[in-house]
Amino acid sequence: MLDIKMLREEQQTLILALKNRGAAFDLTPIIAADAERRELLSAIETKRAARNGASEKVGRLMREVGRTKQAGGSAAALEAEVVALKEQSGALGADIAQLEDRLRPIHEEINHMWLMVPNIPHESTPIGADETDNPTVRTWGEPTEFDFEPKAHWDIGTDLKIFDLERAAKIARARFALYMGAGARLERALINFMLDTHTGDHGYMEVFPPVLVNEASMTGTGQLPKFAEDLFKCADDDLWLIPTAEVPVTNIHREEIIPGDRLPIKYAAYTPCFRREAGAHGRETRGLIRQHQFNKVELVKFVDPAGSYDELETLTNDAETILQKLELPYRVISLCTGDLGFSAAKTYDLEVWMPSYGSYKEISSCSNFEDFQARRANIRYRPTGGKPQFVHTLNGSGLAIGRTFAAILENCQQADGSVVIPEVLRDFMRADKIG
RNA sequence: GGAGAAGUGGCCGAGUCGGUUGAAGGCGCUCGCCUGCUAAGCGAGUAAGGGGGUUAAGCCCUCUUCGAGGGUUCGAAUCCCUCCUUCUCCGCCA
Repeated sequence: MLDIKMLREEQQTLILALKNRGAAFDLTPIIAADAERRELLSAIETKRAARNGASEKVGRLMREVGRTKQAGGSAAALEAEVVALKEQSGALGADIAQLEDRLRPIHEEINHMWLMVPNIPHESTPIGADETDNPTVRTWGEPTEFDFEPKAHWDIGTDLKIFDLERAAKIARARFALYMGAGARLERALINFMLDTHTGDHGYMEVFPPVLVNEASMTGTGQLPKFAEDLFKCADDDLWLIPTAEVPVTNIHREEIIPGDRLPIKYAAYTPCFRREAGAHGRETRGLIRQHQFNKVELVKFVDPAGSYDELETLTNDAETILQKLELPYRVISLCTGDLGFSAAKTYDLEVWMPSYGSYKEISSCSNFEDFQARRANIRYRPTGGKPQFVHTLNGSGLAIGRTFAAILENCQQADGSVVIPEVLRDFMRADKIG
């Protein structure tokens, strides 16, 4: 959520930002509603002030009446005044109630519309229409070469019997995975390796949050109200399954004021993630790339606004480190305005080389949300001796486990069908190859 | 799941036969004074958010908020209802 003041004070910036995003958004109704809201608010406040004054006076007179009677005097005049005042402030109360009835729907309407307005892209976010306009920032390693016909990861996995998608579909439904044997172990090794690296080398605190969250949390990070159809919901309990650890971890500090000297706060969390992938049918249906449930290690930062773009660079580097240590070729792209996520001001995607696709495939998304999430979730910090201000929040995958798993199978496969385990995982795996 | 108790400002903690209590007192913190260091002492200040006015920074007016929402009333931290959370006891359970 943006500062509603932008609507009045920086309207041109807002209009340009929406245009760059390719978001057809008519601000006129919000602007009109906002003007009406402030007008009503002002009228209500004036009447409230009058009523408060009258009520306060009633209080004073009542005490005076008490004193007068106690002293044996007649308080008839005072009592008459009290009656008149009560009548007067009663009438004011009725006016206020009427105005409030008019204000309520307007307020809700503004709120509803405003929550649908996406973040303003940062000036360094390239302007473009869609993913074909995303520039490559840097490339690491070269696409893997094979002197045999490489297999896709779903065939490698099936042949090695390390995961079973058919039985997973029997247990749950399509697009769930059942990992077995060395596959289950590789999944766990990746989780441990990533968490150990981020907590040990990069200074993140490990957290393990709930994976079911309430509506306030989903709204705080921007999944609701706009993206409800992408989420699994436990309707009976009014809880939602998290699509990413970003949701519970960012909400750790919802409605809080963080002491300034505690920033930056850096969390690393492993969680399963759940996505309905509505509207994605037919795309990447084979293998582990697009699942309803997948594991992910997520990095989340709460930082001082002044340094948030430096923090985005280090966050991205922290995620890249994982790929480098696994010796998986990848590139970093900068999402252009037309491809940028709803809440983000700037995003780098890490894309790993996938031989079966013959291209790079997203494996991490690192974003700076500036104060967009912080304002929604009311996460602030107190600068030393200053007023509370919104923090900037950032997060990025560090990394998606299932896609890393797939990338290892495809990039590290051998002519004999086995898969060589990357050096850094061997202690975790207690093996140097599968098959 | 059953029974009982409680939810007040950064923290602790007063405050119910409703009326200058946005909230005593203490701690903490900030500024100043004092003490040749330290500790102690003295004085002042110290919640957040919204709207409006004004300014060079400042400041001024006003509304809202005492777990959340609703109700009663001229007026509610104080009364009523619903919900949430925490604690104690019982039950159940990995």
